[in-house]
Amino acid sequence: MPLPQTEIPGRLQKQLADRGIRMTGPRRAILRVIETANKHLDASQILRKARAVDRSVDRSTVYRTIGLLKRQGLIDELDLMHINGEGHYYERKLGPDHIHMACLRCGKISEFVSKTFDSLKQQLERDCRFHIVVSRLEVGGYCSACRH
Amino acid sequence: MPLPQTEIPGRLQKQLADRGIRMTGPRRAILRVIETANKHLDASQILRKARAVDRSVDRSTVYRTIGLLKRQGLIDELDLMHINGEGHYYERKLGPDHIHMACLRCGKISEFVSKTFDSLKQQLERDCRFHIVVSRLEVGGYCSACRH
DNA sequence: TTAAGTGCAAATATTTTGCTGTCAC
DNA sequence: GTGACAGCAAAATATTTGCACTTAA
Repeated sequence: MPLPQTEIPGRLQKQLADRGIRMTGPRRAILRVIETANKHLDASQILRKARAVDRSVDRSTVYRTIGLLKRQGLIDELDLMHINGEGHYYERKLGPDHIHMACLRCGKISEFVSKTFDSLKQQLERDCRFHIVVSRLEVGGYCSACRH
Repeated sequence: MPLPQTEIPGRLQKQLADRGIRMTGPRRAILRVIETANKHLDASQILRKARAVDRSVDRSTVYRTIGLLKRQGLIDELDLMHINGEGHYYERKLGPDHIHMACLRCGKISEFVSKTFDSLKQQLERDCRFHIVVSRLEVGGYCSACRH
């Protein structure tokens, strides 16, 4: 399990400011939602929560902000094995990279941190002379409670 | 690089027959396309190629057949880091699991087989008491020709 | 001031579904 | 014969874009 990260509120906002990126009301609302989320959210969920803060936030602004954060390398995009529909989920990039496990029966998502994962990426970079910018390892299967 | 797999033509069709799954003209065309593909194809590409064989094949049949093959564990679904749009790509499940690398500059997709990947999955199954059915490791970055 | 960001509406892309007729076994 | 599969059309879902107005720096 990844260690809970002690997060400074508004850090995401600061990271963008440090890069000279303009801050606006809708953007602030969306960043706050992503920052305080305790689970992986999709675009519609981010929209709904952001609207609870700033009523005027539009769906397209959510997508544009997600795009910005992806380009800046501040969030990761996940499929979670498409356990619910074809959309994507997002999470702050915090702490060590981790593996996402999706239970095909109960739908639970869990996370796993492993040094072997880091070694594997290093090995790939070396053996393939490939510079990794972003990586995603997802597995689908049966969790301890659901497996037979 | 994964070793090229010597493939018996019609093997996919046989695998379905062995499971008592009905064979039809459109299905045969789609299976053949997937089987003989030399690169990862998305649903639209599969449709176009299948239509070259059997003019009447419908897009929904392509999606239904992809769904069937996924449920049967005979193909893997890939995002290839969404280097082109939001769709999915498909490939025969053949030989050892491999990692997909997508170059963010030239778009080249390459593959990497590693024993470390297998160890990582074994470790996850043991440590998390999770039974893996399907896994997907994709990385985005810069290939040897494009990195600076 | 002005380049960047926004909401709104519409377009595009991707996948799924209902239905009715057909076909494999 | 019958349940599985097909094409077709339409719907559902997910994301992007053009445009005119607004705003942060």
